[in-house]
Amino acid sequence: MSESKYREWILDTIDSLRSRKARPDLERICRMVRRRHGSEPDRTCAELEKLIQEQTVLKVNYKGSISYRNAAKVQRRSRKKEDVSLTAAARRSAVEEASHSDLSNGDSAFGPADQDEEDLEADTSIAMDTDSNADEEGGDESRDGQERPSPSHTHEDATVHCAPVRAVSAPCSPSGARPGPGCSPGSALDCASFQKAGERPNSLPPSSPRALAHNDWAYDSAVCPAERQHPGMQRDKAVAMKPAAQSVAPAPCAVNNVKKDDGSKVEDRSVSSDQLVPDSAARPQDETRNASNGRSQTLPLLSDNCTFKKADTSSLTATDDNLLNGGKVDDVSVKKEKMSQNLLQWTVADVASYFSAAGFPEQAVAFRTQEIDGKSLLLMQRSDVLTGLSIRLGPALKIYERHVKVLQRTHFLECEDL
DNA sequence: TAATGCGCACTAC
DNA sequence: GTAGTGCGCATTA
Repeated sequence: MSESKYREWILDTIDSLRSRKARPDLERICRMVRRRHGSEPDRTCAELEKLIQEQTVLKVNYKGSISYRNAAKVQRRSRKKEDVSLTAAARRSAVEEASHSDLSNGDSAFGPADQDEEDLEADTSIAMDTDSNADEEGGDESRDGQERPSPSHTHEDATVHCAPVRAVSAPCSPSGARPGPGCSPGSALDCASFQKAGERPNSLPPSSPRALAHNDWAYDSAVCPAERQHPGMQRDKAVAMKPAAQSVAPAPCAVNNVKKDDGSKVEDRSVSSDQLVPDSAARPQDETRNASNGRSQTLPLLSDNCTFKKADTSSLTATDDNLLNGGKVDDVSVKKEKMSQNLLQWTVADVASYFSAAGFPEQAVAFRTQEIDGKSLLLMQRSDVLTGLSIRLGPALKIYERHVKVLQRTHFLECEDL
């Protein structure tokens, strides 16, 4: 049921683990949720995965193991540097969001990295390290793990299992012989425990569509390059892209289907892929995405109204026409109008999805955090975007110039016509 | 036995 | 020096 409920549970759990100074890893999260709420690990994993896609939860590779972060509370640290320039904004946001939320992504790890490659770089670093030691993946809990799964770590073993998640949680394990795709509850643990055991899960292969899509894959890729190529990813992308390409045309909801559990939840996987996983691996794709269809493809993901998709695309196109549709200006304008109308109805989730889809997943979190819905978006001024969201200047400028401004302009032009 | 608390070392800034 | 993170061990339920 309520995903919101799960969201609370999971976020709570993550917070709880953090306060306890325990690594909020999949296993612990599942265990705690089960203990507290009786939820099946599988389900928890699935929900967690969704949250990751929504960027409500960030999956990070920290010290060689995977951890999950409450996106709202993360990101303050690493970003500080950059924030400096945006301090005011940061502060603001901080106040708002229970304080710790600075959208800026903090942990490098988390960094829902979007397009900022540089950051990624940094962010990635962590992951990379780990990755480099890919092996350790398994080592997870212990730092020793890094060197080698110390024998001692066998404990924890299992307990949690989650097939689905596995993909998510389980970063691939190069060698790991994992129960494969099946990873049913029983075998389960592996999924989670993989980390501990020191063996690495190679969950990837099974590549559950979703899982792959997200961070995981990215993460995975980092961890095990070999796997990274895995089809899953490509597939996802392909999927996403197609629609995108067609987005202009009639193929609106297709993408959504992929991931829409509920309206609110829709998130594009494409985004997810970058999300946390700053991997270098991921990066290229991002770039690709952005460069070419990126936007168009992603945009279509918008939740509820299929119209958005088109609209969005169009909006983008307005700015980047050249890139996208060589000549469907007319259509575009029409769509734009639709879009703008809808804009007033966009929910916070829609807005966040829009920006995620537009290639700014990290910044999308900021919009979500600041509870920017369609109406708010229309009211946003340049300064709001540049400093009020606590996001980096570069992306902020792009967001404002290419999206916010375009959306507003379109909307108001339309109003005038009316 | 599992859950929790927390000192301490690491790391990044 | 500050702050986030989480391992590892002690304590508690």
